[in-house]
Amino acid sequence: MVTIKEIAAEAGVSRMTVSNVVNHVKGKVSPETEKRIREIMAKHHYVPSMAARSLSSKSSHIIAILLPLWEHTPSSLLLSPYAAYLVGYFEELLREKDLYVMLCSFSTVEDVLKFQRVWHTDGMIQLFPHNDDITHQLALETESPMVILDRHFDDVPMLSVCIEDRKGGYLAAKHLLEEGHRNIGFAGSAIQTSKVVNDRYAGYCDALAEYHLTPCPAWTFDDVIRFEGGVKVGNALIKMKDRPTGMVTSEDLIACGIIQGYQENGFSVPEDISIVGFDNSIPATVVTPKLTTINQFMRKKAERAVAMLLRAMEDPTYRDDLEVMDVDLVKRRSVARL
Amino acid sequence: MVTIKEIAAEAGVSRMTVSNVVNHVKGKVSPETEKRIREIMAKHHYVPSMAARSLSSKSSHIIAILLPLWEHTPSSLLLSPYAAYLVGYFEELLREKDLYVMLCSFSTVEDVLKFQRVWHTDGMIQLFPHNDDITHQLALETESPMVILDRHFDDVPMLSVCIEDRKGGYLAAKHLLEEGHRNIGFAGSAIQTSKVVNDRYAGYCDALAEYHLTPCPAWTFDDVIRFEGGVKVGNALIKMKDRPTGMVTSEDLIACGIIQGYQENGFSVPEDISIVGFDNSIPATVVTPKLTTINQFMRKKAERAVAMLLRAMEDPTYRDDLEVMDVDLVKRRSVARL
DNA sequence: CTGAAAGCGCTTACAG
DNA sequence: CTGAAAGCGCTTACAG
Repeated sequence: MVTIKEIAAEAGVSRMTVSNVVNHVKGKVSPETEKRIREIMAKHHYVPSMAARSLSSKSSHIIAILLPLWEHTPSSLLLSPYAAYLVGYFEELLREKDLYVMLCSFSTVEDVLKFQRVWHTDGMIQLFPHNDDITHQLALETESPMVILDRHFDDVPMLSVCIEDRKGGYLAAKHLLEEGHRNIGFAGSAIQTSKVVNDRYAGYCDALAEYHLTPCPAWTFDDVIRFEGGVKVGNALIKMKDRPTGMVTSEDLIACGIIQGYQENGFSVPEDISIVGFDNSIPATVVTPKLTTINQFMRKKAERAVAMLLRAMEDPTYRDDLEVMDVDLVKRRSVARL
Repeated sequence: MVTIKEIAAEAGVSRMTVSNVVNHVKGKVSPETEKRIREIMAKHHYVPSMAARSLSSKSSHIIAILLPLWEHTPSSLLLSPYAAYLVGYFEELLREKDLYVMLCSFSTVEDVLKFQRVWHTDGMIQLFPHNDDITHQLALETESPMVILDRHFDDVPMLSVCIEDRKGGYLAAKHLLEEGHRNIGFAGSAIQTSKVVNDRYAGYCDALAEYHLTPCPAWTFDDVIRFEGGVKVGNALIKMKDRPTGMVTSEDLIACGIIQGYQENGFSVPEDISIVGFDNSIPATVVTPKLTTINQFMRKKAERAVAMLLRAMEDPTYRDDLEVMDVDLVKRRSVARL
């Protein structure tokens, strides 16, 4: 390994001068000296050691992607297409800024704080905040700037990028209503405990209310676990005497499951039931019929989160902000006109 | 930040003694001293700084997951369900061993070598080796132990975990043949350039040969890009006078696309065409009809790769090995008996 | 524009 | 079982 010392020796300058070249410090090194040093660095394939750098400076250049461990998928969050997209975008966007991505799954606040201290992370981005207590405490105790996706509390300073979940739920139900549906159910992964899902549900209720309808408890499914949960919902629905003609869901995979549940029993979608998904992820376009769904702009969301994080890394006073991204309805083939 | 120095001072011992406790060095510290030190560490939430550690020792505890940048999906590999699974498993498995996961997308060999030097990585795992020249050179020049998935060369020492691709292609075609199909096509993402796809294709040819059949050029689709590419294949097939009754594919998403291409033109699967996927990923179970596909044991594959890497990290002489994982056929609903 | 000194928080290698 | 010395490869904070 070539070190800064050897580069300095060969160039006949001090280590500081090399350091200034490496770090692009303006007006510190004459152009000729810089050119000479750069050539020597290139010749030896010199790269600065991040370990040394991060030890002596405050900055590690490490951004941790915080992945909460769920009960249902202890293996990993990456099993969700939503997470995979985002992590991919983050890696790309952060790389451009000379920042490095570490994955950090965690169960407790202490896990995260420990990770921060161990690596001296420059920043963190949390996906899927699933537990309000933990998120709350994290926002309070974090030492690195942290951006949280899909959750915000007003009573504590925190940086969040959310989407219009309520509007999403509203648009989904409204679309069904406009297509003539009046018996509309809802299937979500955690209406009680997840703010995101709860908001989507609330939006669904808003739309029903506009038509002077109230949600039917029998058609409201809570704690629906991903695709398999959706299949169960589908199986349950077809056994009912009174069936809804439309379903709003909190997640594309749940919608896909319901479709599956219908089809494997000889029913058809959207003939026997109309379904709206949420997220507009890959499964939404792979399933037959293609899913009418609520689209969120993943790429843009990732960009906003990174921009927010970079600003927070520059400006220590920037620690409280909320950005809410828009959503829209994507019409495909899983909804029929009544 | 509490440092080892302060812990040592409070415990009335040298820094070395604390270091030995942290690193679980056996027989170096008396049980009482260790207990006292542990309590003090816990009290102060002391964690060793990885930067300092990695600077003074040789080991950074960082494992890089190498993600080649493709032309077609420059954003990220994580868009593939296959990659998402694996990365999730790796994070989980490595975490247990006190190793940390960094994501490293790259285009050139130099990108990877630079990353190695910058972070002094303890190991690397490469997903989707897509370019033989690069993989070759990487195997030769890497300074950290490296495990490569789905590619192996015999002429250079390298550690690889592959699957029985040829057998997979064979099983897929054989199944169609046994169901009475004789006109069977193949759609793959890169028959020419990807060894994996080429092997799957070769296996398909093997099966045909057993029945004294030869592949039909008109039904052989190369460079099929993911789902959208599959749709195009479907659209192309239905326009043909002579259509195959079965298709073997190199990837579930391609199979899903073909299904889509048929269905959106009023054709049905498997009535109008039987299709076999590859990988047994999430889309395979979400699509209608559910895909008959070649299953590879992802979790096990991840475990084998990690085991191989850990061994290589312990044993500097262990630098050449190949493990080939089995595959099997999963029968679902996308294949009809003729 | 350039440099000498001190230090970041650990571990290695050695001595006792 | 414990410790004092030197060093890992950088940067900070100064001085010139």
